[in-house]
Amino acid sequence: MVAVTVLRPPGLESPGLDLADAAVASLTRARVQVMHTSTAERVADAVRDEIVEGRLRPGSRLPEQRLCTALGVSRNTVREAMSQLVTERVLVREPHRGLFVARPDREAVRDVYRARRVIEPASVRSGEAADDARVAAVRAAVEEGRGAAADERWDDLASANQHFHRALVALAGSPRLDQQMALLLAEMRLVFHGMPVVREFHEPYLARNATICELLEGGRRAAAADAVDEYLREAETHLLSGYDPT
Amino acid sequence: MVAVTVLRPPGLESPGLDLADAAVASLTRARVQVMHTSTAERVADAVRDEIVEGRLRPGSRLPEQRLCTALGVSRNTVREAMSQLVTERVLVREPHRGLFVARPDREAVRDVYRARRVIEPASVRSGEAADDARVAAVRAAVEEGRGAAADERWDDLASANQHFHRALVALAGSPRLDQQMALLLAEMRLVFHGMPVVREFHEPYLARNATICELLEGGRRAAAADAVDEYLREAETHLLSGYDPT
DNA sequence: GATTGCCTGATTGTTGAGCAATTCTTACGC
DNA sequence: GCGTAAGAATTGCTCAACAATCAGGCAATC
Repeated sequence: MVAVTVLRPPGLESPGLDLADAAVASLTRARVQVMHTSTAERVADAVRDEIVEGRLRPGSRLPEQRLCTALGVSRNTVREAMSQLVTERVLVREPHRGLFVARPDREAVRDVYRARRVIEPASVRSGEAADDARVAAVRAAVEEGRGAAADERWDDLASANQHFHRALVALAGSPRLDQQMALLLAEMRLVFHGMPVVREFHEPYLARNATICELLEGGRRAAAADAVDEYLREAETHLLSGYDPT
Repeated sequence: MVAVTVLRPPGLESPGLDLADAAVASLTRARVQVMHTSTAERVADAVRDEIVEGRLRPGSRLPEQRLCTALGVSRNTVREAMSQLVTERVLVREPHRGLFVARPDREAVRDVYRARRVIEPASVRSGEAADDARVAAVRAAVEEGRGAAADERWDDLASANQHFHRALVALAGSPRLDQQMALLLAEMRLVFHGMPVVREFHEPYLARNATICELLEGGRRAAAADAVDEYLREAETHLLSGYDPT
């Protein structure tokens, strides 16, 4: 029988790779599946979801006690989860006053776009991990948006647009950048939810997405990067022209 | 007598500015001074400082109880603070096993450099906020490094190098990017502290820093950005060649 | 009439104790 | 030597409590 007695103490990687090591390596990859997510994490996920999906409006107050009863967890756990969301800029904590769903002001919007104009074009330009699969993800986001627009599902169009920009950053192949981009996009969703009318806001950008995607598929990354930069500049002014959170 | 009867309810800015309003406006600027920092925040700052200054080695275990007695705060507060440091990637939490000072592996180093190669050159290239003061900050970091190297204060040289790169990103004028860069640099410090010998590691980059700074001062941002990219590529291979966290 | 001072109620910041679940340790039996 | 079972230690989470702080109302004051 095959010896499986080589399970080493965790946290130590082996210098040589034999079959057993390959087996445990494949298991470590599956660990994320079994990983027991902490209660605080699940609470944070639940509240974050309510917010980015727009069921909790920017500016809303979130009393800790109410969250406890609503979610069935203790106040300490709620506090731990909410602190997480505060660092993600999804919530704002005012000392001794409470937690509020973040309501980004115009300066916040400008700064998010400043950051995006650094990260997105540079990710496209360098494209260190721009393999076929990642370019295909960009294409998929474009088609997803086309379908949503055709059916006039404007919320789905907004989501597709976010997938598009996430796919652009993914071309750099950096999990850390991906995570940062996810934060910026979550903040953008807050901005959209604070606007009276979103609806067809994203529609005019469909054609641009397609153009950028085609440039990418043609391997013209520099041109694509320039197009992304221009895109972001216009989107910022377009958005700011109709954004005024009271 | 001058009427001082115009003090409006807080949170509303007045259209007209008279003397009383000017007085209270000057006070709002001082508000940051009275801001009360929470205990958890101070605990997180203290532990983070211990770690990035190298007094706590990567891989060290941090039992919660010991932190409580050492810092004189309750376990709940410690947990809240440590969760913050986990999201900053300064600590790693292994479920039911405990907290450990993060020990970045080689893949982590590669990813940090991937992210830096996106953010830093792009910040320099666009330089949306590259005013005199921000360029002067770059110059200051170069001189700081020169002084440290001249006196063979290697730790200070490492700090100066971090200031240099932070100043480069600051040229983009985005607080969100600055914060992200601070996280990446904190992770870099962990890498350095996990190495047996740092000492003169940063020394060869002094001349490069100076060159980049001169390009910036001459307004040649594109050339400076290219130099930064090349810098980061070489630094990564240089660092990885001698980095093997057990 | 507007401002101040003070009181009340509600919420937050922080503490302490405690329990179940899990991991680590150690000693035991084979 | 090897696997195993009991025991110790630590974490994840809950509950209850208290001081500090904030919001709002109401009377006293200039």
